[in-house]
Amino acid sequence: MDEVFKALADASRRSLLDRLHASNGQTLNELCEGLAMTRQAVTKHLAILEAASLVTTFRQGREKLHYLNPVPIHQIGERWIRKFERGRLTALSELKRRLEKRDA
Amino acid sequence: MDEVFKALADASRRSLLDRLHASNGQTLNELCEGLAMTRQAVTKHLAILEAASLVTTFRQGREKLHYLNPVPIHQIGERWIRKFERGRLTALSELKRRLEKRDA
DNA sequence: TTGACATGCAACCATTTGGTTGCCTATCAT
DNA sequence: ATGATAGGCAACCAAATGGTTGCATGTCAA
Repeated sequence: MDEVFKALADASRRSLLDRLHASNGQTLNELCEGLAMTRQAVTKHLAILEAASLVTTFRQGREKLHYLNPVPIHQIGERWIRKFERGRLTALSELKRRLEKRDA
Repeated sequence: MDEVFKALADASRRSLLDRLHASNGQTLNELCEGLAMTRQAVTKHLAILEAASLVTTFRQGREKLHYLNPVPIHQIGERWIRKFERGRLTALSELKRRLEKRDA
């Protein structure tokens, strides 16, 4: 889980995921096109995404195809984000709670 | 958006959000309790969370109260994660597409 | 007023991170 | 076979990150 969050923390990596979302199964060089980065930099980013299981790859001849794996993203939505979407007591009611605790 | 992702990338910060989710409106010292970190380290983390609008604070006398703001988390769920939850063409169909492109 | 408590500020440090360059290997097409 | 193409590996670098320690300030209570 931590690896996924860390992988998502970088804007370049998120944009790589966007690119794969737009067109899945691209090669390294395809993913490099138009990017202000070296191929090696992209390779590193993809390695991090792969380590987080956000991207799966396999080789086809001399090319390496990159596929988006949406499962970890989905899991973050399910297991983490949902938790914060309910049960939001308002700041005011919490302040009230706090003041009462203080006076006790 | 980037600030939010970066803020969420650290496990210590996520656990601070968890703590606030469990009990909103805590002081700095309360948030430090039981943590294997200096108070100053926690202060820095909270500053990052605050910069990302994930936490709101205000002072009450000599104490600083910390409140969770779930809005940015919600937005990431809405604007970013949802996008990847649909439209997942299978790897196989994409491979097919690729091979056809190759033969053309 | 004075000590204790809650927090803030700043300098410093080691490690990680995002990126580079240079070179090597493998595969395809001619 | 041989050149061009796709990718891999490793060393190196600057900047960011996560943490520390030491000291200063502000506020409360006796």
